[in-house]
Amino acid sequence: MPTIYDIAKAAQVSPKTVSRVINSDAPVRLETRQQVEQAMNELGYVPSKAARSMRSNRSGIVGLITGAVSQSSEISEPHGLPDLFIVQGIQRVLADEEITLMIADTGGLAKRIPTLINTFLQYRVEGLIYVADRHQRISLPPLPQGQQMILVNCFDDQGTPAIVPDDQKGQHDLVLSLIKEGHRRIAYLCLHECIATELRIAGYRKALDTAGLPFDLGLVQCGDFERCEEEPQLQWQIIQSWLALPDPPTVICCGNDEMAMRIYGVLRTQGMAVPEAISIAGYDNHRSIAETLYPALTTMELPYESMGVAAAQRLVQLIRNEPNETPTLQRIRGDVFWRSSVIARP
Amino acid sequence: MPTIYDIAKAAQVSPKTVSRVINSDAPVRLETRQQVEQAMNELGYVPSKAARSMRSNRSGIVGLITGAVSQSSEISEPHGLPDLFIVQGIQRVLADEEITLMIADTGGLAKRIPTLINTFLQYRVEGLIYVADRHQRISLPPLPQGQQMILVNCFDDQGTPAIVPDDQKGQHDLVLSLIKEGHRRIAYLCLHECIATELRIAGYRKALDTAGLPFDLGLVQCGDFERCEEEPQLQWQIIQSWLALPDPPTVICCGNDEMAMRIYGVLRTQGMAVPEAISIAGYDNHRSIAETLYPALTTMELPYESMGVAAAQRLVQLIRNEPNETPTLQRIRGDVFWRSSVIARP
DNA sequence: TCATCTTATGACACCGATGTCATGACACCG
DNA sequence: CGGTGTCATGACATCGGTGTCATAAGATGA
Repeated sequence: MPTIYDIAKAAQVSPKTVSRVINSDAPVRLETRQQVEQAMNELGYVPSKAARSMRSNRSGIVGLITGAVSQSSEISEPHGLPDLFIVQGIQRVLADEEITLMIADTGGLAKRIPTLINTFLQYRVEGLIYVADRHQRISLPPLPQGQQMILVNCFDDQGTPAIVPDDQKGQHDLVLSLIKEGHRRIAYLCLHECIATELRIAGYRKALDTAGLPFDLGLVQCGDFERCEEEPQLQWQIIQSWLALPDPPTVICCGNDEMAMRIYGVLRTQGMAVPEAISIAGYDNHRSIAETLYPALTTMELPYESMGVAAAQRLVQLIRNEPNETPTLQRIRGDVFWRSSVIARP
Repeated sequence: MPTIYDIAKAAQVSPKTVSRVINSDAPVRLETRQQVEQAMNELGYVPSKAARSMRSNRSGIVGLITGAVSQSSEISEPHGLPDLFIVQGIQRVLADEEITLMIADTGGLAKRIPTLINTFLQYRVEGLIYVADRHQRISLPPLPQGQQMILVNCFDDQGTPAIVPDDQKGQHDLVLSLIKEGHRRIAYLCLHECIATELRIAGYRKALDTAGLPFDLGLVQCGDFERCEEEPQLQWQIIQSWLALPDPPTVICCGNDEMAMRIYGVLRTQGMAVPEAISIAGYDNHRSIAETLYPALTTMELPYESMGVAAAQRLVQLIRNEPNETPTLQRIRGDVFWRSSVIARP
């Protein structure tokens, strides 16, 4: 692979002049420039980032650590919406800034994180992004002084800038939409206990409050049985108990779209039509489920792509040392996706 | 960030000795080594890959180009199993080889490919991997002499090493399993015309041949209506026409798991139970669908992770200049995942 | 007309590692 | 005791660019 010295020789100029043509950081005579450009084309010159970054102290690389990429075989725990969309959003922003993204994967093992960070530091990344597979509190090893980092889908106690989904507002908005469509009795079949569940129940409650509807503790149940054999039966028991109430729910909010999908199966096995007999709403807007289900699923978006965009923008700000007044914990809102699994009630 | 010179000064040795401690490529007196190691720990030394790769001409980086990462919002075309698993497989192998993976994304725009390749060349990647989002023939711009590349989920006419799924064998094995379970009339609701469909129909046919069953052209229909409004009705029409036959099918193979999922909905809407009234099989083993559907879906695995592993292993061989006798086009086989959507027939 | 400024270019050192070669201190052997 | 080999270490050049400074040619102004 040719170097600027080869180009310089071919164009009969000094290496520094070639450098000036490449960077256009100083005036070069038109004729000289053309000679150099011709030489570069003929020899197929490609500048070396390694050499460049060594001198200029700017690698143009941002490192991303995620456990998302390999959850499949090693870790049996099924995952919701591929956090991949977060990476997409990040990628899009960074590409515009001419920053290259290096992605490393914990393979589900937290103990690999220090090694991965070290690898990134060897490349002198200008920033680090840690993406968690679900909304959680985390704790990462300390970084060298001055090393920028952003957390996505998680947060820590050290005040590291973090981007998380606004779960409370999300469930709140979804429930409020249901209420606007005439639903008064809204059941919530939530996920196991976790930060998202806590926030969403709070949002569910607040929406009822706002609308002046009573909160009925019985209508909130955990419907997540970790895919054990009896899950469908257990879920059906819960639903049956609701239907047996004097004032049964007209819609069931599910903890996520996967659960909604399973509830479709359970209800149909029992001869109940969605949405005619009962409406169903999900959470996540996991498109390959929500759009493919029949009927298509009404759901609240988990704004992964926007979170990625926000994270990358914030990191770029930090790298450029631009002032920003964003709070440490930045909550990102999603939209309700209204599809045919919910019908209006008079 | 400290350099070997800082370490050398602190440990009162020469920079070269520090280098020797880091690389352990020459004997160093125990006492000296300890001094150096202590200095490295105290100062928090992290070697610079840029400097190292410049001198040694080995970047330790492999570049990966994919259109997979951002198909969501810009491109409306729905996609099957996230090709992400290919990336996982690659990542796993490369991590073991201490190679760092750089991932770039076309965002669905092929015209971005030359720019992305150029960026990778600037980092002097030791190899390139191109991952397509579906099995297809492609054509990429020429690379500099000696630049290694592997194609995954696609192939070209220039004899570039390529890793593809063995679609023919896959459908063949799936159909043969169904036959073993007593099914004699097997319908195939395939995807739109494409390489995978062609190969799979061939595999379907061959399996019938092997079992001595007749091939009935009427039992093969395209069930892919690009998610238009009337898709469910159109699919139901096809199924109805099959059921009206004097010898109706006992199982329907679907072009992929998403289609199977929609067929579940269609059948149930029409009051037909899966698998009691009719069995259903998918393709892809798109786990978040196949395992979550109720009943769980029998399907043929699209061996994306294995393909990734194979691709990375082959690339490492090429980089190391190891001899290999693999054919240019390497077909990877998947397994049948037997779940409850298919029942045995007497 | 000469001092001053601008334009276009080159010489040289440097970024942070490693490869090559040289050197001094011993140990070993005949 | 002198020649040879191994061990431990350092001096120096080098990878491919860029930053700093110098310099020559031509333009400008008093």
